[in-house]
Amino acid sequence: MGHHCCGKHKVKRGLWSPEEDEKLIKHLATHGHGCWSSVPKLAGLQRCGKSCRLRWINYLRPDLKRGSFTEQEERTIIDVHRILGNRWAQIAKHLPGRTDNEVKNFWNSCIKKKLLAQGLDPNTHNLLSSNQAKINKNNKPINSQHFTIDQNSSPPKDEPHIPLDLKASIAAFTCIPNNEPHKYPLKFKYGPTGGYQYQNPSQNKLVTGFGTSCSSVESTSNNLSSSPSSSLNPAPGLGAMNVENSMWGTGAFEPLFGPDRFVHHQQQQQEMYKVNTEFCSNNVQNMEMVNTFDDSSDFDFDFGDDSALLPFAAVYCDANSMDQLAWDNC
DNA sequence: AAGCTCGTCAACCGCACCCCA
DNA sequence: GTGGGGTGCGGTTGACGAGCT
Repeated sequence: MGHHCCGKHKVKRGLWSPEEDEKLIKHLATHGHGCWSSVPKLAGLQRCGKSCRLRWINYLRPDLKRGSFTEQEERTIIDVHRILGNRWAQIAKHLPGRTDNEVKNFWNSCIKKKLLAQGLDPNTHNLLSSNQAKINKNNKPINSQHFTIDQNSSPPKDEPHIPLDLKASIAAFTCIPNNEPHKYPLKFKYGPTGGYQYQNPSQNKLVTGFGTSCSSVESTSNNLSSSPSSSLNPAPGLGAMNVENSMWGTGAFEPLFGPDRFVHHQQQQQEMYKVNTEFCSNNVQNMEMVNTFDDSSDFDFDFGDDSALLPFAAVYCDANSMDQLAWDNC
């Protein structure tokens, strides 16, 4: 019995022999693949077209890079996966010479375990937590928060200068619902492969600090090219901010500059919470608005046992293909 | 040495999408 | 508008080898 794509032709399955490989290579070298379904017949193979295509794409293509993944490739996979999820073909496009199948296998066999070992959920890249509040269009959150951003404040002296000569520089963030800051002291995740990452500013790479899917940021897109004043008008739980000139925000943006920042700015956070709490108590119903752009979208808000992942922040700072990728996929 | 477990990875399956008649 | 063929993609399977008991 043949495959559905091959009618009733009897086809061979399983591993390819060197002879079969040779036939396929020879045929494709002289004729190209054209219509894949006709390839097996023309190449003299007892395979279905689909199998030929797969063999060529995943194994025989001359431009394939063999061997194990480099650290750089691994980082790229994690970064892109954080944005795109399990879209292996899209991820593979960022890795010349690698196939979607290869990336997928590498993810499942290696990266997934590494993330889990770091306490990160491989699907969301968030910290794994025992308590999870799920918010969707059918479930109102208990409350919501609103961040205030001080665009005029400067970074502390001991923190690195981040070049912010940004083109379409946008910072978007979401935050978890929580009006009891004393109960949920701030906690951010850090690590080389997930969560908030500090990257060398001299490389002008600042894509970091994700806590939610990019789709969650979509509703902020109306603010993308607005002036700083108008862009500082985020919906409850979601916000967008123009960082065209310079920006030092509070809350969501601080992890970019190192884990100690919260120690330095605890007072600032308390003030922020005050505003947030007040805001939340009046705007619970507005949270639904955030969820209206996609019927299927869910919002996951994670709480640590004794702490909260306060902001789900995504900061995109120009000059990095990852930024573009993130926005392209919003 | 034999049997078992586990990890890796090539290959397959089924579905979705696109294009064209 | 619709149905069928071709293609692309993500999830899953299963063969195989390495390591352990």
